[in-house]
Amino acid sequence: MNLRFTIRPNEKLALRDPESSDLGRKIVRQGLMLMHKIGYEHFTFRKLATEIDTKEASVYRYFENKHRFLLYLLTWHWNILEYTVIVSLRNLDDPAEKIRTLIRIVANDFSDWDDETGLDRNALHGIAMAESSKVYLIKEVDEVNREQLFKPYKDLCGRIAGLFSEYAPGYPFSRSLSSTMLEMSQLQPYFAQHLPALTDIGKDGDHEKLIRFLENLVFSVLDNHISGK
Amino acid sequence: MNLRFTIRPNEKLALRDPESSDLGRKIVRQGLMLMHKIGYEHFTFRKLATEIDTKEASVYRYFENKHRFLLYLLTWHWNILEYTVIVSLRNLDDPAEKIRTLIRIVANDFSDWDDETGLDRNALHGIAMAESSKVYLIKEVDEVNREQLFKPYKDLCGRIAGLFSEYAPGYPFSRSLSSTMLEMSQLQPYFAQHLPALTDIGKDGDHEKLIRFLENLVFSVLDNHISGK
DNA sequence: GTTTTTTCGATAGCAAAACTATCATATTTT
DNA sequence: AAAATATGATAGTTTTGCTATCGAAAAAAC
Repeated sequence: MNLRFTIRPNEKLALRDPESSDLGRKIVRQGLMLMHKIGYEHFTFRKLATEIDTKEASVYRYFENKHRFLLYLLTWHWNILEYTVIVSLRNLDDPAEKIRTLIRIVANDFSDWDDETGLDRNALHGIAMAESSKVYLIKEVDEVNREQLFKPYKDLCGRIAGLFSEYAPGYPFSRSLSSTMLEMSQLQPYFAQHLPALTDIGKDGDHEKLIRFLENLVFSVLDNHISGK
Repeated sequence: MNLRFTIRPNEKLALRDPESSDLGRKIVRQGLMLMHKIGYEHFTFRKLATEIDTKEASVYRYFENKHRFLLYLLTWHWNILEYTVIVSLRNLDDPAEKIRTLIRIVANDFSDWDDETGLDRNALHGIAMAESSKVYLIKEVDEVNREQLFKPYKDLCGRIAGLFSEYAPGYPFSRSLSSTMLEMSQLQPYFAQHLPALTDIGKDGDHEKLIRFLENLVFSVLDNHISGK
């Protein structure tokens, strides 16, 4: 499968479009890898600049700070996810099968799909898993939200909630269930890797068990609503 | 209801026991409030020292760094939660009622219980909501885990998983469901406050709806297992 | 009740992080 | 060829995160 992107991250996210220059693309690609390697807290623009043989000031010409940079990366991630969902569900009619497919996508079962972003999909997934909540668990969350910068995540969440409502009309918690599923598709594998007492998912990418957990969770809740109401 | 604590946070967490001196207690109580007010990222020992009219170096005599300090606060939170669970379930026999009670506890419906910790329960809950994941979403997670510092959270999660297994024996994802419920009891209210598109819970502490969501989630999954198997 | 230990205040200092500013030199656009 | 833009090179600021030292005060031990 091949993804073609017309969607671009919000312009406010970067000071200038990193996709418009060699240096910009290098910052994004190598920055992604570096953050994946050393983690958000240890990541600095100075280290990135040294790595790609440029200057700190040059990186600051593209991104205001590392929080914006993380948000930029996650925006790609959310866009890729939503786009994959759209394309994958295009030919499906059965709401149940749509949800099953969707769950495989958020559980990172489609990471071998090609895209033309040139981004390391493995690193992107790692960052989504370990760093994504740092993007909204901040005091400045309301200001950032006012700039519409969480729109891609909210859109994705809303689209999934729509699929839940299609399957189980009138279910009153479709958005909460959607965000729960999205968050847990990241967090449960993280727990599996680092804090196995907090999960039943096995180590090293036990996709199938994660998928079974999420399917069981979602369908139990939705089916219960259908039969109970 | 009154809670009496014999449990104390792991000694490795603090360089010396903050409960053993006036300054130590002040650091914890005021530090809790300050972190709640300005957020983890903006919180520094220097600011705390200024606030309580002492010196930065003195704060460092109690805590290695602010990450350990956060972990210390969350350890209190987890201990209080687990203790509240233990006490509240003591007289209950019905597994379903145990789970319903438990959900009310994690949804912060018991915050008016007295305890003798002298900690601001509202601030503690705020920090658990907004900062708790920062304590394990770090590169050093495995080392911290090796020091057993996540034990209180894992114990709480394990206890809840046990209650789930009691209600629905053989359900294969009791730990994952437990961590899902714990995480969402924090995250959904945060979303309600700051990113309402990601949730169906209403603003300003809509306890009842959060409780209904969590109850519906947990019982749908467990009941489905009972009837399906 | 004074010695001994522990704690804390006061001051200093350092390396790194998180930026901002300036200016000259490339590079691209017009 | 001129004008506009992007980058390199260098420098400098404030804040954070931490360590060291030393004397005074307070607490504990004798």
